[in-house]
Amino acid sequence: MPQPPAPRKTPGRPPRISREEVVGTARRIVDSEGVARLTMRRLAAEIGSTPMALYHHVRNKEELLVLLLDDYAARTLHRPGLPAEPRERVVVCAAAIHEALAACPWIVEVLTADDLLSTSALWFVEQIVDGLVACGLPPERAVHGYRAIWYYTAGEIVVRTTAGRRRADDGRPTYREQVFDGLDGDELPRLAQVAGRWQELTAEDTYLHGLRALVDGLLTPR
Amino acid sequence: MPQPPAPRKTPGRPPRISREEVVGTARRIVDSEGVARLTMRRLAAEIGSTPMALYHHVRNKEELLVLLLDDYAARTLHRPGLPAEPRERVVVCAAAIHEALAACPWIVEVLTADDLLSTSALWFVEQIVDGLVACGLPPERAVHGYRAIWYYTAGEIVVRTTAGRRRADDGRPTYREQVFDGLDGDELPRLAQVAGRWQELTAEDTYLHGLRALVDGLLTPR
DNA sequence: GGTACTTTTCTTACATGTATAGAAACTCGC
DNA sequence: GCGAGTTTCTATACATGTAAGAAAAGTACC
Repeated sequence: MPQPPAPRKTPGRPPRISREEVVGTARRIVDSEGVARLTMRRLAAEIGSTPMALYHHVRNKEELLVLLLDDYAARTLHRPGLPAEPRERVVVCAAAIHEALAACPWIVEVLTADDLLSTSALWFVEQIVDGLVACGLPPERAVHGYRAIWYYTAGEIVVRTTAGRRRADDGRPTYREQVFDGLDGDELPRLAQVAGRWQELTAEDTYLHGLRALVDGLLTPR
Repeated sequence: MPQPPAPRKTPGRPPRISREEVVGTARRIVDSEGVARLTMRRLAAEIGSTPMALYHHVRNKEELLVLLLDDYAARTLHRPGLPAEPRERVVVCAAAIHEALAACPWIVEVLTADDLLSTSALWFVEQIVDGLVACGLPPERAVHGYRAIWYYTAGEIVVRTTAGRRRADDGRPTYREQVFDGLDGDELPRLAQVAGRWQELTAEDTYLHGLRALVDGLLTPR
């Protein structure tokens, strides 16, 4: 006995598209053509609807991106094996989040959003907080510690990817890059000393090193 | 003998507006009406020109904002008295940058830019790098340390202000805020434990605490 | 003065996110 | 079947950043 399209009970015009369809189609566009191609008009056309219809399933484009990020996290954020040492657990979980985010740089505009991502990321947050507690922090301090780790992680991603994007835009010197040229070696000796290697030095991936330092510092009683 | 407008030597149509005028007028608009009111059309009207004319003095709106930020930094970033202890010098300088940035939240869209801000901020960078070196780090590690501090600082500002803005937009629950509601206390006990106080805990200003932890961690030999 | 060249400015046009107003397609009580 | 109410969808319109190209206003050389 196949109930055809399942009898609806709710009043009002029945929806022709769903939030899932919106997000799923958006994901397909982003995956295949890049986030720049994801416009509300394009998305609506792909779905076979009109741009404004999307706004009944998504508050605005930013929320759509947040949903995309959550969707992405749910699919690619796999739980790592946890080391016994709680401090190392914290590091491993933060690094896992970082790695997943670094792999999809279009996230930047969303990353600024809030602290925790999708429900699938909550497990990682739990592990981090729990690891900090296991190392002796009271729960409140552990939450603060998690926040510090998140600030550091989000900041790293945001700064790095936008710096990279800027360089990609058009080859030539952004205003900021000229700042090292007329450097006064008397007043700023340290910077003058490393000026030539600045690009190279700041291009290195030191996320893990900084993360370890932060975690160590959070866990060392003052 | 007043040389009227100083004889020009360069060929081409003489400019009627200058980059300084563009930035200065933009600053006045932002100061008096907020960054949301700063549009290229509005700015052009204020200057008495056309929108596209601005693009000969500024690469695009983002660069204009970067220039605004630098202008702001040059005016409000005052050098603090430096403590003798080099580690404390690092903390004081980072905190000064953080304080200046936190005071003008419209910066967020620019903050993602790069690492160092205006030339007027270079002094702070110098002090931080020098402080780390004075504590025993080799110069390369000191630069990496500065970067870590910058990631943490920028991340804190970006995450906090956009989270705040989102709440201000419209009162009601963003998708993200509902994530704590259906929390599984068995699988995520720590989060369940603090769920009720999450808003309150993450609202606290713990920048300095995290900064100290990071600096301590950077300076502790492993 | 006239021609070539350069730099700045102006005009026009387009893609984008989204506000607003109303039409369309349902359920429910009668 | 019919009006009331509700939800979803559509049409239209606007503000914004900015690309493209033409026009303007100079200098340099003849």
